[in-house]
Amino acid sequence: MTCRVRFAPSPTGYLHVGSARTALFNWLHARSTGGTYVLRIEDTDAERNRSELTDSLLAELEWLGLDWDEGPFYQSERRDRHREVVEDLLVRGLAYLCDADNHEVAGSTLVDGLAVRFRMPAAETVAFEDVVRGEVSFSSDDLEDFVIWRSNGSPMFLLANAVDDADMGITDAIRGEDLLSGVPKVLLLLDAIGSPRPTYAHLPLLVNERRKKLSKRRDDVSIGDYRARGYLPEAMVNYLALLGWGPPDDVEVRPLAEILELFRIGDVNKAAAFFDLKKLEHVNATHLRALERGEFLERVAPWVGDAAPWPTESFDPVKFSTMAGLVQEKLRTLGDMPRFVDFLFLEDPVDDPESWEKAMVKGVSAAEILDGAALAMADCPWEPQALIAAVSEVGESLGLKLGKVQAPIRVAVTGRTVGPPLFEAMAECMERGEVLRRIARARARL
RNA sequence: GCCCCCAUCGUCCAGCGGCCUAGGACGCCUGCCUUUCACGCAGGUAACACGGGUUCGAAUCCCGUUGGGGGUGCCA
Repeated sequence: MTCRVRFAPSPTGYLHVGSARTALFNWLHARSTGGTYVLRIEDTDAERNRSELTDSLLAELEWLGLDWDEGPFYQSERRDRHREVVEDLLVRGLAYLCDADNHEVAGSTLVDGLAVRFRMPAAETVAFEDVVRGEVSFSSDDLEDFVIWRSNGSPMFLLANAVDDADMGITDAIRGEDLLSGVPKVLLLLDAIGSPRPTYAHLPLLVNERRKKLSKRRDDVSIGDYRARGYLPEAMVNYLALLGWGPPDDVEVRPLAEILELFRIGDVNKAAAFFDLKKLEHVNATHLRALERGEFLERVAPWVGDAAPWPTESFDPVKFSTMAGLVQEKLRTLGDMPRFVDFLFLEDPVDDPESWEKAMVKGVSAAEILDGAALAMADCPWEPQALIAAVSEVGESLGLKLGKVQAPIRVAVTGRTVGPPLFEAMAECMERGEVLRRIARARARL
């Protein structure tokens, strides 16, 4: 039998990294087993029933490449069906009306202003086999009668969730562990309406450095923010797959298509996983480096366009693409690009105090180096090897190796100690006059 | 409080009773390469929470302790 899974987010206006991981695992499970992946928006709460809140959610899922087969279905549009189930439960005495003080009110039909609670059976053990956790069981005695229908005439999450899973023929419910303790209630509900129970798989939570569930207040949880900072969707999805799961061959950085081949929902871990930005950066940098030149240029384009820290009109795409090849392997995110090339498009290089301190103040013989370089570079051929030779000569006369001599020149020309290969950048993308002007400018500031 | 879940290097993942003197990755440190940074290469650092069992044999199974987390709404 082929499976049917669903990703059922509540619209919050953005896609949470934890939700993205859940969506990914559902997608992987469906795609690797030939199943069907359903998208359902759980917006039973009126507050969340606003289209702009779901638009970004869908856009981010698409960005990640997690396409769905059916939906999106909106829970808010299924209210009549939910009402029908609640009324049936009421008639059968499995649920009862209750007022704001939680007092039972007699009656077997819905009444405006009254909520409905599911009647918890006594002394019943509710057990199920979780695909990642094994057997989990609860006693109904520890559970309260819970609200399934609000006094304002809308269904509660647990009811809508159970009914929709049943109606949509969901066979595998894959979701976060924070929903684990709600399972017995859903199971009882499912039993009450005579629907088969789906198989559950509760994924370990994603936590922060303090081992707490990722929260939007303290942590960077929005997929959209990572996107804006220059993370690639393939890297994001790759890293997310590594939280709670690992490939059997230990090859961690790889395309989604390969992960799809190796993924087994039953291999997922039970323990919570720390969302490690350092590792995400590593995965991203690796994917970035693997991009072909043309592809890379297309992907960074947004970061060197209107949002870039230089006047749009001074941008030179030819210089940029020449330089891009030299810095592609140095980036961790696409967002790193501007600071590697800004010196080419700014009137004067940025003034990075730390770099200045390091190369001009603490560095040895900055003045002599700049003077010597200005002289040597004034008439040598304008090509990398000639520049290296000229500068090396200056260095020799001062007893310094190339690595040391280039530092003040780099800071004078680019503003920073970190950047693309200096001599290539100067020879291929800058005019002699401009380079000399910047060296003189820096010399004057010493 | 009550219920549920979890527990291998700082972090993520491997290990599913003997192949473990516990493996890989990120991070960190050292060296090499070197026009900075990065990449690459060669090394290094570092873990089975604790206590009882079961077994010829336990990181692997069971129980307890401790620690951590989640849930406990007319939110989802």
